[in-house]
Amino acid sequence: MSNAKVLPLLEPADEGAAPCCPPLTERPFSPEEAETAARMFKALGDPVRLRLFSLVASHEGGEACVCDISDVGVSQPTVSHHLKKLKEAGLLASERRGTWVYYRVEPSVLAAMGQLLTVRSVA
Amino acid sequence: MSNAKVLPLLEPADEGAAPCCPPLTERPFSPEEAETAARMFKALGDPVRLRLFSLVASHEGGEACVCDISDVGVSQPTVSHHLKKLKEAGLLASERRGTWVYYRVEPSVLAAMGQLLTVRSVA
DNA sequence: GTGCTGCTTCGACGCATGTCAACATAGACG
DNA sequence: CGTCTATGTTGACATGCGTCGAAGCAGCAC
Repeated sequence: MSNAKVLPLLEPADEGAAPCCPPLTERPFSPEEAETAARMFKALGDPVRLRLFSLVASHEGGEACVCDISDVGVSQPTVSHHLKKLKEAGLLASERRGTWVYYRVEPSVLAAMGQLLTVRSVA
Repeated sequence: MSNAKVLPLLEPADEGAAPCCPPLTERPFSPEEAETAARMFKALGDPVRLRLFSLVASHEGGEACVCDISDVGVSQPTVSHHLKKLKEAGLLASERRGTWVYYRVEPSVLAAMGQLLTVRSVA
């Protein structure tokens, strides 16, 4: 069934502006900021993980069952391994519904990473 | 001798908004798109490289001399190694001016990566 | 020229990571 | 209960990657 919440990516004012890091161009990153941000970039630094993330992010309703994503070229244990990595990095969230496990994109993630790459435009 | 084939990611012909990949949320990435985009993410997936990139990106004039960035906690050969990695990924460009070597951010990179993380806003 | 300084490259070490086959777990269905 | 399907976990392997010291190059100063 199709649920009505098909746009989980747009949180107008709920998320607290993603307290990760300032834009990369604003000031030199502190070691801690770099550690935090690098964890996210590293999680997306693998082609298989990037395809999995893109597959989940672009799937209908913002979530996808593992059964839907078995054709990325690696074995299923490897898929599970990568999904776990993405979850540990805070990029995905998983939920078991009966037989299947669904993964969805953590809403504030894209906004946070997008903010990282914001070009310092004139105010 | 300087060979010109050091930029496998960006075609310097046009540099019109970096035709790398669509937003991650738009459609599942193809293997090739994932390979290309993952290379950029992986380059920023190391804390030291992220600090170096941020240092260059936030430096005055958009460029920084290597002599300015010697306090990231690793030895200078390691700094040079990471800068080379960033250059190979198409994120930085280097230029020797006299005694010193200056690195600057490849302009279209931030825009390209920002586009990757664009949230599918209302049409 | 000789020396000095800044940066890169080389060689090597050790740790992290991607991958798979095999096994283990969770729920559904009889 | 038993069995089947769907995921996750474990162990092992090979490869990749970050790090350093030492050596090599490129300009500047003398």
